[in-house]
Amino acid sequence: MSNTAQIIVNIPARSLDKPFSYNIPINLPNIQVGSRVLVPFGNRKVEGFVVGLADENPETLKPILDVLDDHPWFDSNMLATANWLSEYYLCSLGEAMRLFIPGQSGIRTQKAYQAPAETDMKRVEALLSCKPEEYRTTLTYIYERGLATLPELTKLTGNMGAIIKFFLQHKLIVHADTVSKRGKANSTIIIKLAVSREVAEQIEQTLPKSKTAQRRLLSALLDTDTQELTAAQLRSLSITLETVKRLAAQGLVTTRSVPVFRNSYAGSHQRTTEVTLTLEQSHALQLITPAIHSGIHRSFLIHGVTGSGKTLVYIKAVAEARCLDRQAIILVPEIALTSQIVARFKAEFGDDVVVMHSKLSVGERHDAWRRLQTGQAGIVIGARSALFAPVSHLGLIIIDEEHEFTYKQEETPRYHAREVALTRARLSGATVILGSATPAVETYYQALQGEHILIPMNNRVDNTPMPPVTVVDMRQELAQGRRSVISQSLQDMLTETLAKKEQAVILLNRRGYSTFVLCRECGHVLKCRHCDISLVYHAPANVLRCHYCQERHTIPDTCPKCSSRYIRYFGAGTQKVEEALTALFPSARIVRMDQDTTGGKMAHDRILSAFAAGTYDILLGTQMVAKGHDIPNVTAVGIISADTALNLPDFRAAEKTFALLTQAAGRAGRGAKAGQVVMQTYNPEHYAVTAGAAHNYQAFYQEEIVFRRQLDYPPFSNLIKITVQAGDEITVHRNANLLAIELTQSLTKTDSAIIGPFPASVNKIKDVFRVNILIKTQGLSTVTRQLSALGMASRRDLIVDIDPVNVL
DNA sequence: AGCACGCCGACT
DNA sequence: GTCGGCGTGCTC
Repeated sequence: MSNTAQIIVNIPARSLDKPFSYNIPINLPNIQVGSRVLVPFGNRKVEGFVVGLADENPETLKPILDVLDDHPWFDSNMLATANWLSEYYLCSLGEAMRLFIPGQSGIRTQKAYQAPAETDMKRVEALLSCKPEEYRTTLTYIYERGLATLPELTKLTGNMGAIIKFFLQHKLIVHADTVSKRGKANSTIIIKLAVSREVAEQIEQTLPKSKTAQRRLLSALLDTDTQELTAAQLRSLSITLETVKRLAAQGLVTTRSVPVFRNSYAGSHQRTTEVTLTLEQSHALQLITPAIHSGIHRSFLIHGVTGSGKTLVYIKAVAEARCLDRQAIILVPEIALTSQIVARFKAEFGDDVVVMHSKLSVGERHDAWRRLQTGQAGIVIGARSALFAPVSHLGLIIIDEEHEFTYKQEETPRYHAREVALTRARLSGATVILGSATPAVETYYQALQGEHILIPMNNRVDNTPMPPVTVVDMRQELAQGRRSVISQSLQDMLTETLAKKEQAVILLNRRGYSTFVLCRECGHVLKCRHCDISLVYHAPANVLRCHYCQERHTIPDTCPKCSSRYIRYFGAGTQKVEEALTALFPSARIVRMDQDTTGGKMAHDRILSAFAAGTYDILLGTQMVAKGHDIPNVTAVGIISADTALNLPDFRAAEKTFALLTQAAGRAGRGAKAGQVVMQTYNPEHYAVTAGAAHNYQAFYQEEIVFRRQLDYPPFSNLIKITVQAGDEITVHRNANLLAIELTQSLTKTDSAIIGPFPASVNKIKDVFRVNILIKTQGLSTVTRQLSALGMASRRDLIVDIDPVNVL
């Protein structure tokens, strides 16, 4: 038997990123690796995670105070995943483990104080004699109560800081934090009728009309065979425990608490309505099903066009996993924009599904986690955080729209859900399904390399064709003297659509409204000679600058390609487009949707449902109008400037553009009526635009992969972004330069290139200046280990981002 | 992260 | 002469 435990304390500080040893007292049974415990730490009490057991000399160690859960919270797969995550993404083990628990901590502590073991009253008097009266009142209060919490004391005499400090210093009191466990609801309640049916019926009749909830509860109880109702049934009847209490007070019902049983799903059957699978769907399942049954980790990439029926494949795969009594995690990019898929899973699997919103309260999160942990539910759908659900028999992870950038967490730990999913699944022998109409270039490359099994789904379920796309060359428009942001073709399409009483969606990628410089005559965009990346206009200095290599260029008067003088900073904001539309179609009902008009998620939903209900004719907005919804009456999609994202100084610009165009085009003609799409662009011959217009992923990929290979961008390398932060501009640049030198020296043997330092695109946030350094490497694990050894992970003025999604 | 200990300026 | 600033260092 081991007598000591290695424990990671749950305190978010890099300097605590090492295990501490504690004595396991004999009265605390069942402390295992993975247990959450309460330990004394300094003069505080904190939550700790047991990561190892050993035999040491327990004499010198403090003892574990308590165990927080009945069973260890972390199983070996979760622990291994956390370990991997902390090494790969260079965060502390504690930070990685914290991802797996609901909320920040499993305990709530309150500062409290008590008398020390021995008190010398003479000394106390001497010390108090020269102090104000509050000192005496406070100390008396603590001594009389035996223990007093800080809020109590504050109420007594106001701000306590100085007094407490004085007492502590002179050892008149000692720390004695009080601790309460969170979410210890490991049982559920059963309500039973306490009187005979006849009596109950009679009472139900005679209850006053006003007590509707009580009547409903009684009649629901009478409707059952056993005269019992569960808490879940109560919830579905929307009867609160308050009502139950009232009836219980009258002696009509009794309640009892029963422990929650594991695997309540086992044996019950999913209600899959018999649907005929398409050939592609059943082919996909023929590949996936054996993998799920084998219990050997495999990963699949379903490359399926919009409307090819990926969701049904997901549902069938989840059903397979559930039949084997293994759990499934389904990740969606943003729960608010994907309510359709959630609804389908709910309809299919009912209470076996747990939905994780980002806005769940800590308590609700706890409940959701607990339902999974106890086996009351076996399916979790949610954003990336659902990946850390405490399920012990993981069988399947699905990542829908795997190319979405929301899968990357933009604060520490900066993990990518796809990578973590693959790792957790590998460690658990689970299957992974990645799904997308426009897979990330990296993912598709991996699939072609055989790392994932590629499953193409090229046909729509209903065999409707993809909408035809008209590409409008805005240079031609200008040549013909048309200066409006709305091209002739777009205007014609809208006229036609409005005449037919159908609806249109207009997408404007707002992020492009500034910065880059473009020739309106030939479409040429000024680029850096060394980086093949668009130059960015910097207003204060009035220069063009490359964000990758820092080179400065003066602004030419004429286009270097065609010598035209129509060289401009390009941009058309949403408002400008709205004005133009109103001028062209005065009677059309137009609604604008962007970050400015949607205050919160509700506004977003409200606008969309109003539009779906036909309250508006034209929906104009940023990227969010391109996602998720499926409105049959939308037959026209217009894209104002298909190429704005192309000109961002980002090596993923083409990929982002292509995905957005494909997604937007997919909005048209989802119902019985045929759709059409107009894409306006200054780069009609760019492969991201032509491939997007042709709905042709292959064409895009073939071009893009060549570019990536030439410049050694991912998937042919890994990137690491290090952001240097400082309060003033001089320091930040000095530190960044020093760091760059240090990196150059220490990474010479690792096949890495160092790019920068260059100012971050947002170079000052909340008065902190930011400068980036990029490392492009072929030996990621060696480099991360070195960075770790150099102490980069614990420096507070640095942010280390492995595989950054945003390199600017 | 907290909270101690510890070494230098403005006040009774 | 003290109170109190927040700079380093430690927490099993």
